[in-house]
Amino acid sequence: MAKTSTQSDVAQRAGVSTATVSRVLNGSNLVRDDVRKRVEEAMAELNYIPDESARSLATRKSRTLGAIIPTLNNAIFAVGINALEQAARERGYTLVISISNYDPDSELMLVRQMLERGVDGLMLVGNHHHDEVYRLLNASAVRHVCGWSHNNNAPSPNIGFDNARAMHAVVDHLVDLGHQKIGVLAGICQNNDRATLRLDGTRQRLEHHGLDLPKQSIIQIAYSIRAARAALPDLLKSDVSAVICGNDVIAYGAVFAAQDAGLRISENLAITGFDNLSLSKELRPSITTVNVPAADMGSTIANYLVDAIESNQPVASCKFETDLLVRETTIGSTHKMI
Amino acid sequence: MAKTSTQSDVAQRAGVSTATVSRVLNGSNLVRDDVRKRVEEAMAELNYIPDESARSLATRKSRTLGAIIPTLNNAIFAVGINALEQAARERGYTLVISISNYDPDSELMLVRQMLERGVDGLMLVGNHHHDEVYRLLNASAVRHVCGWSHNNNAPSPNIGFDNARAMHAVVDHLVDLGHQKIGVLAGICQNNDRATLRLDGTRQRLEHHGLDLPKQSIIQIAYSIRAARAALPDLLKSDVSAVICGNDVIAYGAVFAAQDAGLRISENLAITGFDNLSLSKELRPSITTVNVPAADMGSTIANYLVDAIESNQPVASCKFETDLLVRETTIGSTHKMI
DNA sequence: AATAGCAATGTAAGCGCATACAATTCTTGC
DNA sequence: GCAAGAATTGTATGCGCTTACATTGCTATT
Repeated sequence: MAKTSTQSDVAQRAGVSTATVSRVLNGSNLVRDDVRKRVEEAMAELNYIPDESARSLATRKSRTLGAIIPTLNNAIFAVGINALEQAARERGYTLVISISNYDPDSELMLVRQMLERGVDGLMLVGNHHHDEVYRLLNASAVRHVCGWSHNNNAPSPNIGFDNARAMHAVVDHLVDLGHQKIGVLAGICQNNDRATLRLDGTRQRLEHHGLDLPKQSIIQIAYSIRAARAALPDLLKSDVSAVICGNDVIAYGAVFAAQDAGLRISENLAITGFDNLSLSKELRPSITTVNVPAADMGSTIANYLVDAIESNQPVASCKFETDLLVRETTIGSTHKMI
Repeated sequence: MAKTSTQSDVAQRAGVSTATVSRVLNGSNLVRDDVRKRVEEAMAELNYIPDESARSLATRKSRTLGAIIPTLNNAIFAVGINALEQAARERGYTLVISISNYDPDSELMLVRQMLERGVDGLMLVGNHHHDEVYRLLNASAVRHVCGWSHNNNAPSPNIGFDNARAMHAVVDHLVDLGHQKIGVLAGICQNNDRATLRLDGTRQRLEHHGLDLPKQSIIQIAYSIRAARAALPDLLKSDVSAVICGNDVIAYGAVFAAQDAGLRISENLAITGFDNLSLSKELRPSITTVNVPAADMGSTIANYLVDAIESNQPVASCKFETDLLVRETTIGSTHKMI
């Protein structure tokens, strides 16, 4: 950390007390204009930079928000965090991030670090966390919220969407189109409530339509094109006419694999994604997918956290709606596909 | 911030002084084992969580790294930051990020905030910054490094690659294939030295081959598929046989636009990208592109920054090599394209 | 058995800031 | 021109921690 001038240097230079300097710094309105001006000049001349840690120690607030996410190598988290940071800063808060790599034990360690660091508010992703995480958070009085999921009986405030419910529209759409044998390329469900709920929601809705989802019609894979591309042939063995993918990246892999196999997409095989990445609209065939308001969610998380911190109340929950975007991978197109 | 137990609570409970508690906390080896154990028990019983801001204030170190990036909505930055965070944490440092939205004035404000916050090290992207940024940084003695670019006469240490030089291989490849009229879909160069250098490098290398790059063969656009798709037709008016794109996302847009126009990619129109996003290999046609070691760069930035902080020396620079990956958008393929 | 020498622990002084409270200066009404 | 009150500024304490230095307890050497 740099050796810089301190408040008392400024005070001395401006011929006032440190209290007055502090008041100028914090925009108190009980400083006479000429004095304020003098202090501000002294600050500028000395290149004075206030010390946040001293300030945090004195005020017991850090004006810092923490976010612990599984990865940034996923566009949806990256976009959400981008929006979260912007909104946080507009409110005068700084963002600290950490990556858990989808590991609950790592996440616990990170939560502890965030608490040490003294964040005023903390965001986690999803509702599946180590018990100790909940214990720590509840004991600490640091505001927290779980994003990307919404569940009325979640143990923590939620700002997100209903991952299970989101799949209903997808299933309904495919069933409407006459599909009876439907397979799933799910994300890896272990320790991931979003992936789990999407699979559960799919199964539930299929049952609601009187359709079965046999074990061999479900494959769990990493969120990567390569993994999806490799997995599709296995799924095709169970003779499905439609594949529901855990997200858009998986859907891309499925599309490429289907093309490799010489299938006509939507005619021979319908494919759906999740997230509505910007590519999904542009690709040919364009991807039928579920739109998720990642940026909105991110900024809402920041704003609700700050609201909660400043009003000294628990974070308000917020449910976002998702919507199905029907595109070429399910309803065919005029474009020729291999 | 939470009201938690303090070091002196622990000291009292364990029947020792706060100094001993502090020593246990910092792993000093001059505490007797039985005393250490007693203190650790007291910590656990009281759910003691050390206060980082007090610690920072006392030690004059924050064990925090800052990163100011243009956006997270770009996979390459997201991946780099992901790696940076992981490496930083392995070294015991926390990452604070801020988004500048490619705006130098915002960036200046963020640098100032980072300095207030007391980061021990700071990463910026590229070598184009507000003069005041350099002044502040040099005055502050906070270690800093500029990533994603490498230039021997840069005013700051650099950990990145030579954006201009990287284009030489692209141009050489296209010229080798016989292309004479080459167009460029560049990123927006204003305030972006990476985009500028890629364009400059392209022009230089074309000249080296005796080829001209007329104004109407260059279009600057945002890094988005949509913008690229919209811009390609304009470029085609100048009758180019190859298009060099500022990054892979732009290349995707160009590919889609070419397909829309009924062109045979690589035969009628060659296209190149930059970044080697994971999609680029999978897409048909696959994208000829420049591979950038984003994750390596991110972790190197973290490690070099921490090295510099802990050794009290300037950050060492590091030059990464890029390499051309020749794929279907330039050398044709057995796949049929529309 | 006395003591030098070291190991383990305690004491106390800040780190830079905010803020309660005290002291001072300025208004205003008369 | 004076007092009461408002406006402004100063004084001094403490936030929770680290650490230089002082002190105590122990071991080993003679």
